[in-house]
Amino acid sequence: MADTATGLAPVGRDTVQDRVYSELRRALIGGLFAPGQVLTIRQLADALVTSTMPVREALGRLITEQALEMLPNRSIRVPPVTMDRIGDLLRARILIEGEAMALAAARMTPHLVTTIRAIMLEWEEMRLGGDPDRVDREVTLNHAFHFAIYRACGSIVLLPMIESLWLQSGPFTRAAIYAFSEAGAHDAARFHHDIVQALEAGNAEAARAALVADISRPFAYLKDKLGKEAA
Amino acid sequence: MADTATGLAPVGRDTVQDRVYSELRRALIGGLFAPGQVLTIRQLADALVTSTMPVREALGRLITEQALEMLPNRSIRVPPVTMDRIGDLLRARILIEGEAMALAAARMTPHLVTTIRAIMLEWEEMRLGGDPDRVDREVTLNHAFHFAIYRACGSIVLLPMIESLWLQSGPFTRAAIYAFSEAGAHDAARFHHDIVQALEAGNAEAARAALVADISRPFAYLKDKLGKEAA
DNA sequence: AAGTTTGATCTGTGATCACACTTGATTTGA
DNA sequence: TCAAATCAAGTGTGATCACAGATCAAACTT
Repeated sequence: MADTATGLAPVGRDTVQDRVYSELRRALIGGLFAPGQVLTIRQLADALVTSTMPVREALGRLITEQALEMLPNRSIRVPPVTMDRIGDLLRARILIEGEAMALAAARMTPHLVTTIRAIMLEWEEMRLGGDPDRVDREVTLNHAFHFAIYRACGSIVLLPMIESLWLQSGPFTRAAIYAFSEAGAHDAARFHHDIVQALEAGNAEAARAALVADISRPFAYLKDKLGKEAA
Repeated sequence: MADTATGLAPVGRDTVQDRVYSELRRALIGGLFAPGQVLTIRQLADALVTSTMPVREALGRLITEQALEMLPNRSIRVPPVTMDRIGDLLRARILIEGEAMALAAARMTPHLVTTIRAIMLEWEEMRLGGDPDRVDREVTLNHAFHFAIYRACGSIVLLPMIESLWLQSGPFTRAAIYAFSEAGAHDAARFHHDIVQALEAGNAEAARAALVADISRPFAYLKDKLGKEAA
């Protein structure tokens, strides 16, 4: 084979369905869809410029991940925000992401710490420059930061579960990010610093505590906001 | 509306895809598919007497749940058993099912305890009579016992994750069930008794400990067996 | 004028077909 | 005899069509 000699990289074969799935995931995590919004297959197929087939299979997968839900009418929508669901999701995230964080702390290497710190610094740098699509990049970098850590936890079972949790949290944490981008950004930066510091020291419980503080922040805000609206 | 007056139950409209999905889940949890076995869409469609369409969508959903995996060839197979995967799965199950169990213990009612105990007793009764398809019913009742508890935990986020864990564990715990049905059945019965007793007392940590003992048993057996085969 | 019916339109579901790719046996060549 | 090329069967993927149920508004009936 001349492949290696010519330095050709494997091209891979990624299907339309995969691209649709990734795109919908990105939109969901980034909060591009509003809680309660109804999604139709044909409308999405038009928007993504494909046929209905890849879209319906991607939607089906997202439904099994609890990222979307199917109504009795067989309509598909992104799950609405409820007080119960907020508490439920936060508890699950603390349990599972906390464990992944603690596992990662025990398996840290200097090289990994460097990579993770680089993502954190990129996030801070971005925050200072007044990007027009700042929120989008904030979401992307926050995702990259956390998953660089989680991937190091050594569990291929926990990882997809965490992804499912992020898909479920995405639609209604965006509002919190908006609100906190002025006031609470310092908190976020501090918590991320705490996480990196704890990881570097190999202190699993400190890393877990810092993570809990980090992910509790937007949930607490949402809960508070929802409580005021109800009153 | 006369519906409520006549006592008519909602009939529901379940699709072919749902039935295929349920059937494949049942087969997976029951261990009807061997680890490493390759599944083809057309073959399953023939076996289930439908077209390929519902099968491929059901398989896609099972892949996102990690119950099946797709090879680079785009072939679909049930994941093979590896030492790493066994440990990874057990750790995740202890973490998540343990938490669900502890939550359920805090929310127990006498009525729920009665229901759960009834399932346990049915399991023991079945074990005494020499059913020909004893293993199948053992799997079914064990599943019913655990999920009657988990459903009481009050978390609609954790439940699908536990189902995913069972789907992943199913294919290679059947071997363990066979081996233990003579020797270790007493252990299983004892652990289930311990669980019910702890639930009745509302003792969350005792319930968690008994559960850990229960689900660790077949995994430890498998690990031991795999270790001997390697040597 | 209020309620009911009817009709058009839009929804997801499932079947069928065409296509590209993989795989394994067969045939061809040296 | 062995290796390479070739052919055939089988695979998942995606597009298109037909269909049943849901939805909503206009027309009709009372």
